[in-house]
Amino acid sequence: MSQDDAGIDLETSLGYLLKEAASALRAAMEDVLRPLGMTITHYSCLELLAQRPGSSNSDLARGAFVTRQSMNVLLQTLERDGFVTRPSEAPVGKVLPTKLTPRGRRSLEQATAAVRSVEVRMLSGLSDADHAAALRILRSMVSSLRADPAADADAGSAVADRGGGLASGV
Amino acid sequence: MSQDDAGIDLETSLGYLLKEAASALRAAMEDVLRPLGMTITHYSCLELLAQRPGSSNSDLARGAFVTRQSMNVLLQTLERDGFVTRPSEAPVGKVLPTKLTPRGRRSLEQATAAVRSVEVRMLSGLSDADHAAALRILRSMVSSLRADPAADADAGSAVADRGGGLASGV
DNA sequence: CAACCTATGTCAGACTATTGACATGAGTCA
DNA sequence: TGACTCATGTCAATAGTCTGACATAGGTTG
Repeated sequence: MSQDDAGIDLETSLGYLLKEAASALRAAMEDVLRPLGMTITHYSCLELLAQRPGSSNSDLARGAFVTRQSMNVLLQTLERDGFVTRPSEAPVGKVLPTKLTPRGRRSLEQATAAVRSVEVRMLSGLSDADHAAALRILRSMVSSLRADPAADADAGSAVADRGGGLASGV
Repeated sequence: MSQDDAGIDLETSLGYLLKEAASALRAAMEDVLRPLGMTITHYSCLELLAQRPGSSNSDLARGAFVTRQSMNVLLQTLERDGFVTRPSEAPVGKVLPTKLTPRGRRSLEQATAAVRSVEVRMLSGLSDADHAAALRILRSMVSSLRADPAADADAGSAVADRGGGLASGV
């Protein structure tokens, strides 16, 4: 009774710890990407394009966990600076398939190395079993969080933008 | 060779998955806090104050994983709207100890219930052992990420703001 | 076929958070 | 005591993201 309705114990809350870990990861990535003149979303966009050439703006937004509006302004900058190319006319529908330029690919190589070092450091204290458990547990959390929250309440229309990650493309 | 320098496999990257989980958690929390007219940082601030009355602006910033500048403007709003109080003069040093008002406490109660429902949903697919493992693994990741990144390179001065969480206060 | 619904790309405005900078108080150490 | 270092609170400017809105393409359904 005393603990249950007195708030959320931040010391043992998995939600708080998840936010803390994500914050630490973000800070570490920003530290290594800043010298390259790159933000995290910037890097995410390039990495996504390397693995999925021809992705649409909306695809990239979902994969980088930002709105398609944010990704759109980023893509305009990246195109202006010669890191990506987009056709001026949509070959089909409204989708403008985006591709990396050689310059974008070179830029990504450095960033990937930097980000990999961060990920290696993050995993340095974990066994292989821990790593596997973390993947399984986090996937379960993502799946549960995305499950219909409106089992009894409303909040139905709020999952419009920024929904997916890149899992749905398999 | 083909996988090692071809990028980071987003499907199995723990870093990407961590970001995905944090994004899903953030979206879920925003969905339940929006009807209460509250942002996540807003809620975090209140929750921290409930557990640590008299915290300083900088303490709250670390606990909510934002800069003390961001927390400062938020505190000004919260004080103006009557959710918290701060003395006009620092009793000692420059620290202005902040406290919840009754109104702030009432507001927090609703938010806590909403956030707790999100956390319950997030944990719904996990066993107790999974929960314990997640806590241990995430703490290890946080600790490793905060460890000195400059074992061979520079990047030393970048960990100034937004460093801590609330772990250091024990 | 026509109406509907969903998804996409894009523009504009507002907001939140960040970086940078400054002055001040406290603790440390020679 | 005086110099140094560190942390805090705060102001200003910038950057990144979000919400809101609109037109359009494609698929679905009556």
